[in-house]
Amino acid sequence: MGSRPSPPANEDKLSLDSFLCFAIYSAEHAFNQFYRPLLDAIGLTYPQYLVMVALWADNDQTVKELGQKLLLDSSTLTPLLKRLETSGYLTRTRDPDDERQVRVRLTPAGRALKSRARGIPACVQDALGLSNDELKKIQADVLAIRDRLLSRRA
Amino acid sequence: MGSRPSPPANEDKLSLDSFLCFAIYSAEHAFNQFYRPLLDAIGLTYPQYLVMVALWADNDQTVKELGQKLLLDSSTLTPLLKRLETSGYLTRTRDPDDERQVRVRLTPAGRALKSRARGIPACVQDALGLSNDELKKIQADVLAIRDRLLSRRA
DNA sequence: CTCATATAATTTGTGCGCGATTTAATCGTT
DNA sequence: AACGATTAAATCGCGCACAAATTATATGAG
Repeated sequence: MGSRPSPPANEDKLSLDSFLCFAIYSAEHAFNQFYRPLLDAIGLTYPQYLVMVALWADNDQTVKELGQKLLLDSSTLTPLLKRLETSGYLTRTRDPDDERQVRVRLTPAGRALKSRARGIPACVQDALGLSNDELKKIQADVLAIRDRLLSRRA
Repeated sequence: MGSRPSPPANEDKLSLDSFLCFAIYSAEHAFNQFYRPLLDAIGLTYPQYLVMVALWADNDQTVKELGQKLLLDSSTLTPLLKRLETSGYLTRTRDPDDERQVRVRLTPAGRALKSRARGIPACVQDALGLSNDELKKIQADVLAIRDRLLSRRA
């Protein structure tokens, strides 16, 4: 018949499609690209937006606290925060009680940005077109994966 | 009583924890960090590894084809491929039939790397500790989200 | 055949992300 | 008080990611 010889039992052709990590990797880029035009309009990059979300929830945090929430190192945050400072959205001042720490605080412009960004989550929700329950389920699954990976690092 | 005035009905304190995008964002970093020591051992970065996976599955692809599979632009791929070429894992040659295209092909060293990387997926699977069915389900969910986002870009 | 258009890859500039190192302040022990 | 250890940020170097512009080749309409 027309059937070719069967492929090797130990299928060697594992494509990217079989990698969960690639799904996450490319979904991350897709979020970035989806947010870009929305954030361009208010002068933020995607990582900057996440920092602002953290500050809108809790103003006046140290670099370390922000790093713990965002899972980012100070070597990533310091320059990013400097750019947000240059943009006029926050101030960075050494804590007089512990000069090692830098306290990050929203400016009025930074606080005002919150309302300009108010519509963004709805845009995303809209694009995803998923119920809240589905969303929460997937989010929990992804967070569980993240935390497994972090806890098993070499 | 001891109760404070109830919080505003429209809860303004949406934290990062409620953002699906942050789950994906931080999971992406977690994968990167988990892979790092494994890939350091064979001289690859994480994006380079994904490119090699694509080439192990299908050798001899153009930059454009790789870009379509990885969802990456040539301006990202060109320098990355040059680094892999410098590492001796692949060659980049203009297609004589269409000089606009560059064909990317594995060297013997690049092909040999496949066996050295064979154990990596099992490491990840192991760390995740999920059944194949769970894994496939989550992967499908994430891919669906990715594709929704890409199809609704501005 | 010619010239406008389209396509593939490269280059350039900016901003992440992180390992490794450095600087400066604080803490702990003596 | 003194000094080694710890901690918080910042700095440096490298690689990714992508928009925008550039270069070079191919295609197609007249």
